[in-house]
Amino acid sequence: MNTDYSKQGLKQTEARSAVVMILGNSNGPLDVAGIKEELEKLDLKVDQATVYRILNTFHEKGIVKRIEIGEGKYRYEIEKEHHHHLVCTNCGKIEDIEIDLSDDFDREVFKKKGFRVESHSLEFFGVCELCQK
Amino acid sequence: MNTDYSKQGLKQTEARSAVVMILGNSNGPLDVAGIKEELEKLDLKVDQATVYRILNTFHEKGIVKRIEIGEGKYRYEIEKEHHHHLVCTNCGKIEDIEIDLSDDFDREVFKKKGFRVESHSLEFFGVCELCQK
DNA sequence: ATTGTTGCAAAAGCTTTGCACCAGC
DNA sequence: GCTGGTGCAAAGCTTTTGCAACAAT
Repeated sequence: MNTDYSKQGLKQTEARSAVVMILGNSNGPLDVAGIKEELEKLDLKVDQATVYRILNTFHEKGIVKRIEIGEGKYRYEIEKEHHHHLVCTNCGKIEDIEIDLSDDFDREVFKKKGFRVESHSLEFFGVCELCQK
Repeated sequence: MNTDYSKQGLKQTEARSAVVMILGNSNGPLDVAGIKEELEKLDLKVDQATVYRILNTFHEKGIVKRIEIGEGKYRYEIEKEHHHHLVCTNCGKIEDIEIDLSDDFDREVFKKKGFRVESHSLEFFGVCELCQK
């Protein structure tokens, strides 16, 4: 769980380590309220402004990824191997899925529109396995 | 520009017709501020609460689609043939693109996770043709 | 006449900011 | 000691809500 802070010009603080750990142990992307809850479970009192600042800093440095799934707010997750999300419209669960959007798509986009793709986000909405029963 | 309101139990009002027309004539998804600007150009004074209520109603009825592209707010567009978006990280322009995410992806998701896909959203981020020059 | 729609004003939810103080390096 | 991080309180922005008046069917 050692994010090389110094390389990025960042200082290591209790709050930052905790946020990295919390996101690392979560099985889905967390919103700020969720992160604050976990911090409280660890008996860490961290101001909301600080949480937002930590997340913004981490986002700029590429340590966390910011995602939106139609809730009108952000969720955050550790930046890891690129993946996509399955959002259950029944229970709200968010699962990761690793499927490969091949480079063919980027090439197709470039060919059709002259647009140079640098990244993408892909979310699936539907019904998770449990909610189908 | 005739959305069959009555079938949906909706009443036809000036504000609603204007919103449909504005979104129909826009070349990219608009946020609420943008819609209000267009309404003002038409000399229509429509309260922001009303704009939000119109958009929410239209969204529920499947008349408009709500999208998020990492801005912390919603944008709206007329629900038409399914397509995706190219978001230029330099100038902010949002283009539509029609590429086909084949059903193979839905099948792959179901096979891997038992998740029944109903819809998806896919956005590409990168540099548009003009901004490359 | 009924029912849905709007305006107004207030509030709610998420996120940011200014500033003084404090901690990591 | 310097630089950057934090807490606190206030504000900013987007979106929602209650209620009374109004308009469409």
